[in-house]
Amino acid sequence: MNASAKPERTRLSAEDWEDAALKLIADQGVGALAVEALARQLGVTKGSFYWHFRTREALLQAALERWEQYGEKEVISQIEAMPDPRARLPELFRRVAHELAPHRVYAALLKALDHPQVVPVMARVSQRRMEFLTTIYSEAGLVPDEALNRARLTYAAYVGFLQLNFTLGLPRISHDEFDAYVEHMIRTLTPS
Amino acid sequence: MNASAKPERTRLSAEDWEDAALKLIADQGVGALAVEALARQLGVTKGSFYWHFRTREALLQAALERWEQYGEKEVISQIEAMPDPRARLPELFRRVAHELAPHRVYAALLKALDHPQVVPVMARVSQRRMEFLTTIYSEAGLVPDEALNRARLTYAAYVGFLQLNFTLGLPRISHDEFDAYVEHMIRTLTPS
DNA sequence: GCCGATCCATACTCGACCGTATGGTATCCA
DNA sequence: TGGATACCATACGGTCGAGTATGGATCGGC
Repeated sequence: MNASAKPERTRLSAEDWEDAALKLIADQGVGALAVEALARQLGVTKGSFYWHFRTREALLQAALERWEQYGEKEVISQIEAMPDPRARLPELFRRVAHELAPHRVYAALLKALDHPQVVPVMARVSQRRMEFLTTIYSEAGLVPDEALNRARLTYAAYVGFLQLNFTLGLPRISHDEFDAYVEHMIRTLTPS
Repeated sequence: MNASAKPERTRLSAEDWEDAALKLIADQGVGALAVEALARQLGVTKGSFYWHFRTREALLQAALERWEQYGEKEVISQIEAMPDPRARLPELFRRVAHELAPHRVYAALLKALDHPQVVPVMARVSQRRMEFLTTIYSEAGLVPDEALNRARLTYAAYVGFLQLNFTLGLPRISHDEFDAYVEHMIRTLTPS
């Protein structure tokens, strides 16, 4: 889009590179993370990059750690603050379903699971989210085994949906149809 | 594994290259599909490759079409042959769950959804499978809307499971635990 | 207003991989 | 059995992107 149409005259920091890297990853995947391309996008050259980072690998590492930090703390804390445990699941589903941007990096990293650097990050993030889901299901009344398996199922459905509708463009589901799908999901995955 | 430990003295055909390509894709992903690497693995050189195929792109295309052909016809026809519609879903779930190999290429292609050549193939395959699931759910008693959404949910759970447990190595689930998960999945996704 | 540190540009090297050119060897068949 | 065809090796050219070397510009503190 904007090749070099940014009037930023300030000099760059490592964080600027990391943010740009995350944006590029979200847009075109980890494989598209090339330093010269990033430099062009930022309006500078490689010379700048190799002052801030020792290697391309280091940038990827820093960007991933930065992304992991940003985290999903707000959502988790807000859901946990809800008084009625049974009301948490539908609320969580609806919130997650109606945010698009936060899932774009996750979806991109999902496609880079062959890359050694992203595996541990994704393992940690996915594990944390699944544990959160498990406790929510427990508090909603499921016995531990059921809660764990239901959390696995729910999170798998989330991940699969990202792949099928985000990345792949299966018969582009409409907005109303999507809402109906979310409600159907709530009905079948939430303990009655 | 077997670098060049194959005593094959016969000459190669285009199908041999396609099969080797699919095996390599299943093992290391589409990105690892390089002609010189493949040639080494087959015990020949590039000279052979460029006699059978005009370009690397052509090989990938042929391999994808070959994979799409192999298909899942056996499973589908066998499931459709079952007399009791309500018994089809559990059987389908259990069969799919206990085969590993057939899903490896699909899982690898899932991670290559940014590649223009694999998108249409995956779109067709996924679409066919989802339509199959939808009719099964219809025959099991769900009204059309419910059947479609349940199929979406089920297939998303399948795709997500591949990513989370196949590619990513989330806390390596045990065999018994996996069986319990499958049964849980049958209970919650199958119309009672 | 000078100087050291910070930030960036330019110009290279190097390796990986695609594709081409061309000649060699095996195989089949008239 | 000899030649056409199918299959393969060797060697080369070209591109793309990572990383290096080095000098220039800019900024902050004194």
